[in-house]
Amino acid sequence: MTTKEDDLVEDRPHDGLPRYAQIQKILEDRLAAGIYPVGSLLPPELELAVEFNSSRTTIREALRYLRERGYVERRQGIGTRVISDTSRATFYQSFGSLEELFQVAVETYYVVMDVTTVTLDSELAELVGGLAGEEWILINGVRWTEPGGKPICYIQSYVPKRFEHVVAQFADHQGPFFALLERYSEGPIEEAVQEIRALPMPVEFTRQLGLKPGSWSLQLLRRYMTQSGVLIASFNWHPADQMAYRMRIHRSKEMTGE
Amino acid sequence: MTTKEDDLVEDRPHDGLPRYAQIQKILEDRLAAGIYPVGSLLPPELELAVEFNSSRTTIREALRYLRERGYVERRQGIGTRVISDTSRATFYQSFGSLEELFQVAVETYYVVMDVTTVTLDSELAELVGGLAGEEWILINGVRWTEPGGKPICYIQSYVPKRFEHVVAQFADHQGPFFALLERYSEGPIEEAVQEIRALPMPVEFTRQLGLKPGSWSLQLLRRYMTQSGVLIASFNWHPADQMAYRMRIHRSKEMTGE
DNA sequence: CTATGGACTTTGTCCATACCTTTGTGAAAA
DNA sequence: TTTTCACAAAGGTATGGACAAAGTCCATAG
Repeated sequence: MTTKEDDLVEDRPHDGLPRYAQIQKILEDRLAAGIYPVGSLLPPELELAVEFNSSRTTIREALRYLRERGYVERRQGIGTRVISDTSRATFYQSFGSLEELFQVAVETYYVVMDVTTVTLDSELAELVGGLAGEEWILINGVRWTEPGGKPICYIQSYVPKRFEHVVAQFADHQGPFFALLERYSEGPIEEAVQEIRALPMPVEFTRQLGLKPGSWSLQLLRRYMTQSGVLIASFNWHPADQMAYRMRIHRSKEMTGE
Repeated sequence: MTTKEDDLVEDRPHDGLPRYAQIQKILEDRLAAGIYPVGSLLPPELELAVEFNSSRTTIREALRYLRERGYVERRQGIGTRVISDTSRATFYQSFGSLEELFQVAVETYYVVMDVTTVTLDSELAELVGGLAGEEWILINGVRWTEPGGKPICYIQSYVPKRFEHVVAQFADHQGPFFALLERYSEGPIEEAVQEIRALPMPVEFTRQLGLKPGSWSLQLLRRYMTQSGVLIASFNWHPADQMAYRMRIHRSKEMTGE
């Protein structure tokens, strides 16, 4: 019985489980106990590796599960941040890039999209971080229960006009979702606000846009986002989660009404 | 430009992506192209590692994504089996606890349920880990596209009789889904077996049952589950995903047919 | 004919290590 | 004051090896 064993066995029976699962459970317990409060950072991997007398690989495996369950969020250069103490997950949806967003649209048929141009009014400009009077691209997305089903939620995403070629580039080879849009575009979708999370992926995005990849501070990211709008549908800074931006989501009344 | 580079770039611009992502995309392409047909086994990890001139770790990372997307299923001692060629994603549903399951039933109207009592025959006893002749509670659940929609899948869940009060407790304040069940219970639901994932959430569950909250090893959890039945609808250990249990799901023909 | 026990294959787990990329910070330069 | 740069911290990617566990297959014993 080494110190490590004491750590793992302790007052609870973790026997028989692989190491990473034991560690995952311990961390999970700590989350539930409030030892790692929401918003705080977990100890870095190396530190945990020392504590649990395991390799970084094992720690990462444990943290992977915590992330997949929505407990924590990990960010290169920052750390592992607690985003939820229990499983009461908000409706999470991560789009890393325009490409990914379109990918979802095309592959799953769960999101149907339309692209138009709008002129920002003052309120909208404030919201998206643009200038009133500017022309932006508005991407309307609708999530469907199934290919022939009913709309569940409605997503609005804004992109500066200067990135039109990017939108067009991906919109070109789509096809299917436009057809779907055509079929179901009539009839207004009533609103009931919900929130959805979109995680920015600056690196992929810069690469995708052909910009020079470089270092991004959060400040820089925010400024770049509001000034140049590389991120889609990123409206408000979410203070509780340093890495997330809020999107406005409108849920169809048909979901609850009918 | 080494040989490896030729392998990866080929006719497709996968540059800039990490190695495992490139490999994942290539494998994904092969799945779409039918090179690895549904039901067949992918080459073993070591073989792929040689082919892509990478380490087994990298290959596993690529395969992990394929598994998470529902393309393949992995089993120790067998291999990596193709279970879906393109976007025909597996239907995943996580239920953390009885409460959560009922919550889904009541709030979303996606699951409609009925509770009866059955006597285990030998086969069933083997399946749920009980004794033949024992009386268990059978929960029949149906997932709907929407409140007035069509049934998608049919779920059977078994709980030992001794936990009847737990079931009753939640079944009491339901209402709507029983009404729905009544409306749609006639007419048999034809079967097309599908699998669904149920993640156990031991902490919430113990709390819910008034037991001492603590960590649960998977073995203990499984034993407790089969002997005491705290978890519903958890039948088989899913080796590919250490934290998941399989449920047996029967998909209605109406989904694909009609 | 059954079943029992190995040999073999394949994935699961775990380790130690190395280097890269991103991010934050602060000092230095403009 | 603002920008630029260097550095440290932390997670991301990748290698290579080792052993464990699970399943398949087959020869052999009963």
